[in-house]
Amino acid sequence: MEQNKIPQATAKRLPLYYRFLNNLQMQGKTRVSSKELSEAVKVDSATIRRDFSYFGALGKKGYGYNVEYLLGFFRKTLDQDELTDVALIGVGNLGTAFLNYNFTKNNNTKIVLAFDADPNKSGKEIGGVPIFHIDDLEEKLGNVKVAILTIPATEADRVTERLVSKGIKGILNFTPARISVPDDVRVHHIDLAIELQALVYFLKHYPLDTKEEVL
Amino acid sequence: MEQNKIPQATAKRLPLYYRFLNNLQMQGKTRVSSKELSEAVKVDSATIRRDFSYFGALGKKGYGYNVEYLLGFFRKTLDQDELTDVALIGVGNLGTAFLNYNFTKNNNTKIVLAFDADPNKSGKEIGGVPIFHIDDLEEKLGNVKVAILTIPATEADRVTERLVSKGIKGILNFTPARISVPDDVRVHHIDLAIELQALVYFLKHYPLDTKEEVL
DNA sequence: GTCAATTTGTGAAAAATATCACGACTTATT
DNA sequence: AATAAGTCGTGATATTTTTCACAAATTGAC
Repeated sequence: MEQNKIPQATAKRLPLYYRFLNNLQMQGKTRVSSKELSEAVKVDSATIRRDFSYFGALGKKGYGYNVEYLLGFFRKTLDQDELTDVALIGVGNLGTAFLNYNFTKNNNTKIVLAFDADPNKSGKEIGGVPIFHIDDLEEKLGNVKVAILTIPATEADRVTERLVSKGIKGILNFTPARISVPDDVRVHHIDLAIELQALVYFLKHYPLDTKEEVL
Repeated sequence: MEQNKIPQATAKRLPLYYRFLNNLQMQGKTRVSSKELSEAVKVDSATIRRDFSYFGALGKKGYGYNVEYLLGFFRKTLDQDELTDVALIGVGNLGTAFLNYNFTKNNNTKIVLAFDADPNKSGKEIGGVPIFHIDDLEEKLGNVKVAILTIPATEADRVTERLVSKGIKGILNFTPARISVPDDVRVHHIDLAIELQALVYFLKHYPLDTKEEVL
């Protein structure tokens, strides 16, 4: 676990940087400054420099950063070379969106199997990912450590418990339920309804002419 | 407007509190303590009390909070009574998920129309929401001020520009593109691929036995 | 080679957020 | 009525994150 001194706020921005550096490279750019990158990813340039500095001196004064070098560095740091298997639980509209989305491109994660309670869906495939019945979760899950939860909120607790007891260590939870897990399991909540409400709240209650970007 | 002293971090939690208070009321509970609420929403109880305190003294020492009262208060604060119209741009899997999701229940937002570039989709309806062709955006958008962007990243800039020039003030952006907007337009990015990558990164690089919950 | 223009890396300061911890008050019990 | 248990509201503190601002290094032009 090498550098656990990296602030979480920084860690969350790393994949974003990585993706934009990839874009730059594909555009044939060889160098980039924190200022340019700042405009592209909408993060303050001082913040970008600070973020990078946690990994050492990656740039060159008066020059900026070498795209190729930086990209190579982040590839290692973000473990882009090893693919992490992911299970998708719940093949509704949202789940289907994930299956069709080609995560593996520019990404170190891959959805390798999916589950759904609808028997009509089991046995089929979407985006090359096989779908199994939720009853077969324990049997089929194998050694997958990360799950995306796109099921009805009412099922969240029960399914989470099964996932956890099968050894899942990370859950990306799209249900409105706030699930309970042991201390060694990490949950990220993405609550679409709340995001929308928060946006509306900010629109109505916060001054509309600052440059701040929230979230 | 009114209280712009409320910290943004607090503002983002308000819709969450609101939803759980609703749940409590439906369960017939009349009172709740910050401790109970803390367990339900997974936010530290001191943080909850602090959050509530920005609105004044809403609770009672030794008793907790009256669910009905608190709910009424937040209903006003979060403008739950006035419905905000929202436009959905891009009726793919993700967009369809939004259309089928009944936002209006427990919510102050409503998707009133959708757009897509696929002519086969225009004229149809999903979840009671009419779908128009993207070419008719300017004509049909009307006075809607908030948009959900679920289109391919390549289209993001062009569509954003059109939305902005038609008067949109808030955008919930699900594309990987970081869009540029004038200072008076608010954008929240929700980047699904990055969320997944960040989760994987945390799993690999951060101690796995703390109680912290990130997002 | 010199000089102006860039741009990093970072100490220091500021801002934002979260948490501790306790006095004050309420409720419930006996 | 007194006491114990529970709980808020908040001053103070701690932690995290962002931003400023500038010395040092590099580049590129002439």
